[in-house]
Amino acid sequence: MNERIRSRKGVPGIVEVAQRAGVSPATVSRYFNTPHVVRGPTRKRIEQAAHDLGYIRDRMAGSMHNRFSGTIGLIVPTIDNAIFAEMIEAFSTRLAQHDRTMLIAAHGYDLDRETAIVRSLLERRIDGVALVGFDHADVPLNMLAKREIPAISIWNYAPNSSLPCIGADNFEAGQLVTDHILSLGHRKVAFLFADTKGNDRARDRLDGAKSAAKTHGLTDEEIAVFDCPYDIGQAKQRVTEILQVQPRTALICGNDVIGHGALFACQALGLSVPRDISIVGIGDFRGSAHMEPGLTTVRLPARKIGRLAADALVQMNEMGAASKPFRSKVPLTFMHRGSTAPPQRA
Amino acid sequence: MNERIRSRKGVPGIVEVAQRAGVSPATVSRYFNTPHVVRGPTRKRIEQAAHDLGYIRDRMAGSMHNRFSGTIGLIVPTIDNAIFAEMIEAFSTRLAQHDRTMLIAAHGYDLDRETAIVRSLLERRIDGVALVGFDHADVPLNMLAKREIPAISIWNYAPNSSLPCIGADNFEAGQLVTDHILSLGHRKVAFLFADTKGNDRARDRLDGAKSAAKTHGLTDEEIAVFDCPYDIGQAKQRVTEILQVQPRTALICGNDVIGHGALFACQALGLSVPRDISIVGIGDFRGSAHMEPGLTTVRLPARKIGRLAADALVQMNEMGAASKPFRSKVPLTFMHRGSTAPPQRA
DNA sequence: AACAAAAATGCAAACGTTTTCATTTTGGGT
DNA sequence: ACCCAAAATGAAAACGTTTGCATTTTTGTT
Repeated sequence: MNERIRSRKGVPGIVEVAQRAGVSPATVSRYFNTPHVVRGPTRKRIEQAAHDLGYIRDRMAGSMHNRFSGTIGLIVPTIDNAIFAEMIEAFSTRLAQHDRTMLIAAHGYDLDRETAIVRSLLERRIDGVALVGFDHADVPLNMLAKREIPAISIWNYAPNSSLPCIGADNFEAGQLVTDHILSLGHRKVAFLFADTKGNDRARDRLDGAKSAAKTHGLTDEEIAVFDCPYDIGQAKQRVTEILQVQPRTALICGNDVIGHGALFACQALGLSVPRDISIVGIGDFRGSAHMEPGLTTVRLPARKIGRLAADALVQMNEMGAASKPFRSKVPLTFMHRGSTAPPQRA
Repeated sequence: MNERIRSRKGVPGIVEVAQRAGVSPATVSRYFNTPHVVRGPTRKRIEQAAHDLGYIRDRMAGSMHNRFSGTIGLIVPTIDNAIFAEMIEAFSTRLAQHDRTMLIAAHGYDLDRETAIVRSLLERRIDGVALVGFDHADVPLNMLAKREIPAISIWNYAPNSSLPCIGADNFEAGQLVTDHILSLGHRKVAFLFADTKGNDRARDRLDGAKSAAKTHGLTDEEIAVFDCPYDIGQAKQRVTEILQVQPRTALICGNDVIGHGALFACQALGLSVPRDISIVGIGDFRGSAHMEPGLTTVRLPARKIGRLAADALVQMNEMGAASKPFRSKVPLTFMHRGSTAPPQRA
């Protein structure tokens, strides 16, 4: 026997408030949605009644009508990641300022899970959704399009993206760090990048790095690219192996997590950074600035991306069909810190 | 254009599915909620129709009836924090396995914001909520209680908590690390803890540390406690100042973030860890194991807490009033790594 | 084959709001 | 005081689903 005695006993609804305030439910509804249309004295009475009763509106009931739930989705590869976490926090905080809440889910770099998540969010009637990166299956995109739910791609910038996007130019980030290292005179360089399959961030960065390397005249043989896990401990292990096979004077890391692992690996091997070996990362994760030595890297304005994404989705809601597609490129900042220096004269 | 479908924007509803399958909407509803009560052939037809139409159910409309939204809230001080992020990810993933989604919000250690968040989540009709720690205002707790929304406290364990709780014994964590340091023979110790106001985790840990120090016979003067920001960079700065005023042989840090900052500060000052100075943290954040040297700390099973919390809230939903209060203590593990050693003989 | 019990399905009334349209009230110009 | 437009409010019909109850179909037993 299911307990169906769940009827809102003692929990006041809009009609109880209306009754107590001596107005109609419609007016109470207006008080909450468009306060300026109810007269001062009436407003006061409703306010009082709602307060006395401890009324909390049911936005779900409301959203059956106006098609807006006040909830916006965010789908990330993983929450448990320093740099995404910063973006998520900023996104969420900004949404709260817009009187929206965030529904978030992680797919673990699995496109099928992403599809399932989109469906699940749609069942909850999200008003919009931000997806990380450009690699997505068609199915979820179609589901969103069919329902005209605003969707944007964040983290990456591309001038020809199909979805509106807010993000950084990862190609440029790869170029920036590579150019820095090669300009210092390094030639024995290892490129350490996360698996580029299903991860367009890593792919673009690597492409940028290769491009810069070519510009500096490195031969294909000299461009030594290694797959590297996205995890400090595993990266440390991997870097240790790589350096034992063949020494290098510089490590170009696809992101700061790998950079941290690389730095610790070098320290464990007794190498002095940057005297014996230089290291660069990409991202400027929390902590990168304060390590010893500080990690030279490219700052990705994660919080800014989060804020902009929240603003954009809210605005797309408010403008409806009138909103125009857009592509925003957030600026990258090169952060020169202690982990890089010219190679020692042999 | 779309005359046949009389629903908003050509998006099919349950009645369109019913029509196409040649059954009543009620049956379609049952197909989704209690599939076993619809006959095989009928089930097939509905499945087909739903698939053809690309139907996605509207759980909000449904939740007006059965009082369950399938959404569960999580309120944290901040998302952007290595150890919370792990817990959040586990919580969210586990909820997804239960066919629920997570609504998350951060209050930034501000109880008023927490109150506002609880209200906002209640407006979205969450089925339950997990709050971090025991320090909460009465108002939000009452709002939850009045509506009989399951609420649990996570992260901390206390044998006499008012809310059901799932967490670790922070007092014990403080004891553990302090006992370790003092057992090694250190006497010139600094205790570095986050602001204990509105943060019962930090408070309990500090109390545990003090208790252990007393047991080891440290005088009140020897128990040098310093407030320390919860941020690697600021902690590094603070530790640098503290050590310049008076040298120490060991630093007991209220959490790993402070521990990281302390380690980097020591390295910047040219101190060798653990030869010149020992450092312990609490938490075992991602990365702590792989730094050079590895940070001795106490592992807090963040993911486990997240999983257990998700399970508990779902179960409280399913059992309704029949669910009994509980208090779960998750085990702490002391992780002895490279950052601690006996003090050098003077 | 007949019948009752059980299972499946349909009908229509909710659920708690919002919104359209109609009605009342207000305020300012004579 | 009167009138009219404008502003405020009310009445009732949605919104898309679930569910209690009624009805039909199936199943099992003789």
